[in-house]
Amino acid sequence: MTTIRDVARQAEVGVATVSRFLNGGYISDEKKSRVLRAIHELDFRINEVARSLSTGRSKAVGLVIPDLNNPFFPGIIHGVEETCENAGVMVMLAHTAEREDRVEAVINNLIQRGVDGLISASGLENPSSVSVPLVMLDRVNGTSAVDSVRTDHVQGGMIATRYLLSKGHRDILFLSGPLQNTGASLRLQGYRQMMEDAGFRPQWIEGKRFDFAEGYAIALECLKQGETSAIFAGNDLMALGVVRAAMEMGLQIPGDLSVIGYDGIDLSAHTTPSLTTVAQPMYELGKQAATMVLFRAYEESKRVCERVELTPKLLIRGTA
Amino acid sequence: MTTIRDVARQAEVGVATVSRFLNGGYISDEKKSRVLRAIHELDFRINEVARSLSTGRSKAVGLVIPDLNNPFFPGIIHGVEETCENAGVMVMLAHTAEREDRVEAVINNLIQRGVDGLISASGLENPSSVSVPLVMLDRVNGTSAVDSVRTDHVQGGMIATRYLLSKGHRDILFLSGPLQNTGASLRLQGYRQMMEDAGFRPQWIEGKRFDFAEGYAIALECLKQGETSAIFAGNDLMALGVVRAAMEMGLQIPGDLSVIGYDGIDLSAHTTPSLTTVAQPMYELGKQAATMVLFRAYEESKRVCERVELTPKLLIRGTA
DNA sequence: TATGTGTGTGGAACCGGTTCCATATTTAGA
DNA sequence: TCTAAATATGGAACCGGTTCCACACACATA
Repeated sequence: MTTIRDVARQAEVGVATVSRFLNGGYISDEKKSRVLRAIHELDFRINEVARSLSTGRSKAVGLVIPDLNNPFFPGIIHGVEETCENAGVMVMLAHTAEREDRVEAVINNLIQRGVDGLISASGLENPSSVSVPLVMLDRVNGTSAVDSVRTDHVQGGMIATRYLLSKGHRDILFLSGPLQNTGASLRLQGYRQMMEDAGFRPQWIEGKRFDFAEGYAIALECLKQGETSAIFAGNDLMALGVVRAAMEMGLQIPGDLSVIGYDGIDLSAHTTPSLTTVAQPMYELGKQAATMVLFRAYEESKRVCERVELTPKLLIRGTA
Repeated sequence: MTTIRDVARQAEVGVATVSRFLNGGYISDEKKSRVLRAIHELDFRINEVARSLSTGRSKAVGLVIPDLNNPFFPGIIHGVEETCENAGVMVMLAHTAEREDRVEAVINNLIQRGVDGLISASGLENPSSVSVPLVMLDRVNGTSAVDSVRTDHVQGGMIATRYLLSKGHRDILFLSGPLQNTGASLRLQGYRQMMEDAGFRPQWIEGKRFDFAEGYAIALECLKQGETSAIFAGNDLMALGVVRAAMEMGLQIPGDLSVIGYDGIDLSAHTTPSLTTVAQPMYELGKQAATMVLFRAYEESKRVCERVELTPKLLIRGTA
């Protein structure tokens, strides 16, 4: 591996001059071209590890994702990456595979490897103990003062419920995801408030996971009783499970049963029938989170915690 | 930030002793416990950046993924991560968003940041110029001598075709993905060979992308002519597009048209009807690739290029 | 002529680890 | 009892960058 000392020797200048060439600073045109030539002749590539150690900055941020199987996340990742790429910052993607016990280890690992900031979509028990700028994405621990970006899930819950009510439904079941997930419990809150304001009885079941199988299993169970005319599912994957269960029971959608999902994943537009859903602005969520963490890491780390809430949007399609 | 020099001072030992405590080497029980105590008292965390610079190893490998929206990749990522985690190696995930021009930059970046090895599922124009151990995953550049892992796509193409033939189809259309993708062209090869051996005329259309919209658009187009009794799609997403198009045209599946996909993504089991497909062993692909790169990076980098091909498996479900 | 100020340059110290080497001290074997 | 090997320890050099500092020169100002 060639180092800046090799380059300095080849160009017959001091190492400080090479470093100034790389980073800016006083350097004459003559030496500039000698260094440039030496770099090409030796095929010099800067060692970012050494640079990080020396400067204490890595020009990299960590992005922690709980579950890559959930198509909700790629859109977010895309937003984070484009924003960081424009700022010349690398994204180190890590994923915790929904294992809560791994989150802390993964974050420590990223910090030990020198990231300048962190975005986490995985829940943390103690966010304030993290020693670099941190932005929580989607999953927000209600109590602690941490920068965060998420969709306004209360509003999202209300939008879905209002739409179903406007279609004349009154026996609306909310099939939530795990309620320890902040998003899920806020959607429940929006749903309850809307139902109560309208004078109907809210009714909900808590699913253990946010996936297809869970939606399918619970729907099979509770559609047997046959009181329900509409189901508001915790996310799109669960909604697809519900649709499948209903179809297998011979129910017409949306004739016998209306279904509405949440998230607005790409796939939901492509199923048959296509899924009516409340879409989160995924790319925007990622972009916002990245903008915030870059600001904290490189501009101003002043600790006045900021909470951003973006607005969800109803996508009217074929299931409600 | 506390350093090993702080720890050494606190424990009243030399820095070399602290380092030996961390990495193994001669150290007495007494000093061991003094160092351990000091580490806890000062909440010392090792700086991996400094360690990497000093040792020339980072205990990290890079994983380059072309497209996180394609559910084919999460299974692979999972296999890579579990294998690396067991070896105490971190995975740095980078994705190139299907932009060929970014691949080289992303890989250079990872190398400059000190990864000990690389797994790439994105195509490279010149794999042999990469200066760390490299394993190509799925996309294999036919000519150059590089370690690689992939599914036996010729066999995969034959399996799908043989199954459709066995069901009595003879007007089987192969709707391939982009043929510059090695996998796609190998599947075509398997398909052609099987059709010709059976004495039927192979017929194919090349899609520009491996996604739902492409499958949908092409199917709409060529189902109008109505010669085709079965379609073998380039991957599951395209197959779902085909199914959707056929349903919208009022065709019964599998009555009027049989469809078979490729990949075996989770989702394919959950659509209505569920998708008959040729499954790739995604977790195993990731596991194999990781095992190989770990071996090259930490055991034996001897350059006798190894090519592993895993066997695909037919999943008979509801569309054929 | 003396005194700045803006450019330009290179040596050496520093970032926080690892490891070589010199130097004990203990234990085993002849 | 003497020597060799195993065990234990700390100082200092090193990894490859950045940056402080000392120094040199040109030109402008008083």
